[in-house]
Amino acid sequence: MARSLPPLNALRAFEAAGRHESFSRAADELNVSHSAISRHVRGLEDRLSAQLFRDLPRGVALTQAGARYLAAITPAFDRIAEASEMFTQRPVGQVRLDTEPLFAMKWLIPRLGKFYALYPDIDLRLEAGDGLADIARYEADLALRFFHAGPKDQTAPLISDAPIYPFASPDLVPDLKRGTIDANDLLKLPLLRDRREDTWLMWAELAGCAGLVSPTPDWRLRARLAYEAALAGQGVLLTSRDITERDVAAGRLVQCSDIGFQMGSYHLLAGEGVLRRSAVRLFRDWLLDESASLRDGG
Amino acid sequence: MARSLPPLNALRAFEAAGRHESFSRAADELNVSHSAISRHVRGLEDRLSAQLFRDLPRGVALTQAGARYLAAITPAFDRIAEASEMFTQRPVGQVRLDTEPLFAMKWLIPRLGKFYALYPDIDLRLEAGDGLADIARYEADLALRFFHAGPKDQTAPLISDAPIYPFASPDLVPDLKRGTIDANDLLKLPLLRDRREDTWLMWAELAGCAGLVSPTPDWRLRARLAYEAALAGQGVLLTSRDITERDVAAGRLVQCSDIGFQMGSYHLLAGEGVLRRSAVRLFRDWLLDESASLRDGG
DNA sequence: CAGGACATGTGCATAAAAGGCACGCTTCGG
DNA sequence: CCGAAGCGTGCCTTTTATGCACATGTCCTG
Repeated sequence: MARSLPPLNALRAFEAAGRHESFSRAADELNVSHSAISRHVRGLEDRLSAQLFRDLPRGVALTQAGARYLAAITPAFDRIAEASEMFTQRPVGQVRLDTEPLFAMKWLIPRLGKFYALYPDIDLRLEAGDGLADIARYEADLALRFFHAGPKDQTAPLISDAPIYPFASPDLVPDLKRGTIDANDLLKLPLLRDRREDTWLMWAELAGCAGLVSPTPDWRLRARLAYEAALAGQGVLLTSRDITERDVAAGRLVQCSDIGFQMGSYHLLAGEGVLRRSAVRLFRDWLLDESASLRDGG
Repeated sequence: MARSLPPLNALRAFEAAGRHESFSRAADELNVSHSAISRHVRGLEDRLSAQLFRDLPRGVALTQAGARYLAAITPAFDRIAEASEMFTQRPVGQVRLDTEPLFAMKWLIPRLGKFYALYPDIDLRLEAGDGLADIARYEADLALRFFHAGPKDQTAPLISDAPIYPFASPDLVPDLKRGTIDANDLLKLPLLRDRREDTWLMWAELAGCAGLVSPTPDWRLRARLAYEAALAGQGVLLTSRDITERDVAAGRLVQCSDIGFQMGSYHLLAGEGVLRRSAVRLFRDWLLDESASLRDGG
């Protein structure tokens, strides 16, 4: 781009001086002395090689060029000021978010403290039961949902790619260092299943061990139960890193293999028109920022 | 107005950094070190109490808030840059100005040196003959004309109110100090007339000496001849200060009385559409600035 | 896997910009 | 004629801005 901008502080001085057609009043507005304004204006005039003010018997007046310039500069500063106000207001409002229990428990809730600290006056209501709210019926403002093939609403922003990897309690694989366990050995362990499809079959295929998946634990567990089972050392679970993040950090789980794949993604759905409410928009923005590392591999 | 603007230099740093999503490239663009950008951005974030960038494994990325802010700030800077370019170009072009000979000779021409110095590439063609050009016929771009009752074109800007006062050679009134001569005595001197109406009758009425105007010199002179006659000490001339300015300063004329009145004004006429040409606009602006003191009493 | 290029944060010292103050000048109003 | 309003300017101080060198962490390459 390589724009060439005049000295911006001088420009601000000029703008105030031009608006008032008075250096003294501009000085008052900017809380500086009139000499500061005088110098800035003179410096700007030198820099632009143009006369912006002319002397009156008493005071100053804009030249034609100065008036033209001012007419362009003032709206620019107005816009900057307006945009900057965005950060000064303390936003208030209610946001109703619906999400899946495991993701809420393991990823979202540990982060909500930061959100409350940032916007203490926003009343966030989190719904994380088993029955998902219907956004179209105004049961929630936003909904964080997992989709196997992308959301119908193409505008719903991606939150997480959620690639899944095998995780297990270190008790189950005591001698494991990350990535050292062979896929064939891994598949001999009890395999926990938390989702509707048999993700272990896909994993085995990816690992080059198709057909080896032992059919033994065919009881399927709902996600939270499967997760608890994995924590308790009862088997290996295929799930995403964002979910396990904290349990891995705390040593309660270890990732058993670098082989993983993406079987869907989390997206954020928004109800009709709710993004017009600044509280909702701020939460959405915050969530997108907070989850950014789940997307671009941070 | 009392706007509250963030530190503008920091804002410029943020804007460049945001545009590149890279502090280093922003530093290159602004010809500073990356640490300068880093500090500015951090300072701005502190000031706004908002996070504008987030860290990537390698580099930085805008947050949602940062992206929103950038989207507002960039056009503002663009506008400033665009407006500032107005001063950097060296304007080229032709301007044809038609004006009355006496005004051209006595007021305009002595000032044209400044205009040439400012815009050496503008080819100003001055027409100051007795036959006035017809702007509607594209005989000139601009015309500086005297109107007794204001121009028909209401948009033609006022150049000078041109109030007229009595002037004479110091030879004619050797003992005069400005304003000390009595109106009755003045009216006994030879009275030169340069305009179509008998302005001396109006002056005498204003001075409270109605009826005293000696009818003697009833030969009327054209403006330039009358002026020459006044310089030669052959009589008292009613004319405007802008015309006499330099002859007064040089001691060739003195103002004989503070009694004066306005009998018309100079306006600047512009041909159809010629103001779209920047050279014409610049000359017009320059003329308005240069003549400003003829209007607001500087 | 070692080494180097990239990209940013930070302490420290310095250069540059901004600002204040006091004084001078001119005009205007009483 | 004096004082206040407005602006310009020299001189000095304070605040900003910046550069440099180094540290950290990542990514790429051979």
